[in-house]
Amino acid sequence: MGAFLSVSEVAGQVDLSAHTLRWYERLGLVGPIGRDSAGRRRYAEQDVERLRFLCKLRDTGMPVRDMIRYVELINVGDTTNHERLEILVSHRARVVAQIDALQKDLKVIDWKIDFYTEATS
Amino acid sequence: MGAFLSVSEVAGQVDLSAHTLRWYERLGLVGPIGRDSAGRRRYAEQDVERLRFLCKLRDTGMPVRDMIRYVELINVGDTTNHERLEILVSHRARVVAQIDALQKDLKVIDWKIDFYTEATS
DNA sequence: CTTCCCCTTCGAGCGCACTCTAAGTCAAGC
DNA sequence: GCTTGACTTAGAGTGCGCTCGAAGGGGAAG
Repeated sequence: MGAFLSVSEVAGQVDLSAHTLRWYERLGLVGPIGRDSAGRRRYAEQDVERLRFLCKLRDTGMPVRDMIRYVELINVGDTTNHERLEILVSHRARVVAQIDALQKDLKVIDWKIDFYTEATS
Repeated sequence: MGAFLSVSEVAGQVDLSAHTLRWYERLGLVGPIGRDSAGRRRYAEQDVERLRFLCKLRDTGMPVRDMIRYVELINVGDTTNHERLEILVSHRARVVAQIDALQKDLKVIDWKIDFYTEATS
């Protein structure tokens, strides 16, 4: 029950392929990830937690370049907390706008569904 | 005050560029659009209405190939109302799931914002 | 010792949805 | 009549986020 996971084990836990996990590391989104004696990646729990949060940013539509910026700030250290907060707050606003737009669009789709339901019945 | 609009006038009314409007026509998503004596597109109000609804489908994440399928059914005629309804109902479910996922992700982002707000204060 | 499988790097390739280019047409304004 | 500018076409190009391929390494099971 080691605390370290291989790339495919991490892929099984977060919604990313092993290929994508390696690519994220190349981009600097995570890591540098520790290696075992054979050079294989050994993800620590904090790496997996980072990835889980990055997935939330990705799933809510944050571009990869903005995720990179966010992680760069983490790597600089605690002095960047304020800028990280700003990034998240402005991203939050975009997510709220996105939800709002989807709810409006859903109303139009529902209206169309009603139309076809009546036409079909 | 003609009822017909040029490609750039339509681009001003729906959220699509003139280039994209011509591309949508090539894909069969709209049209065939009428032409004036010089061969320029003249969009009728029903064309614009079709485009507005297609934008709702696109904005809610429907792939272009599915929009093409939907429009093909419209072109076949009234006998396809049931299948069109099915497409919209299953798409509706995807949109609801999408909103739900965004709301869950938003909670995590809010939690992180709270963390940074406390760390920064 | 051989087989098998997962791992490594790094660059190329892909699918999507546009987005733009080139070469040419047409009508209106000066 | 010439210029300007919006339009036409078909096809090539772009940006994003992966996704895959090739070539090779290492270790554990039989």
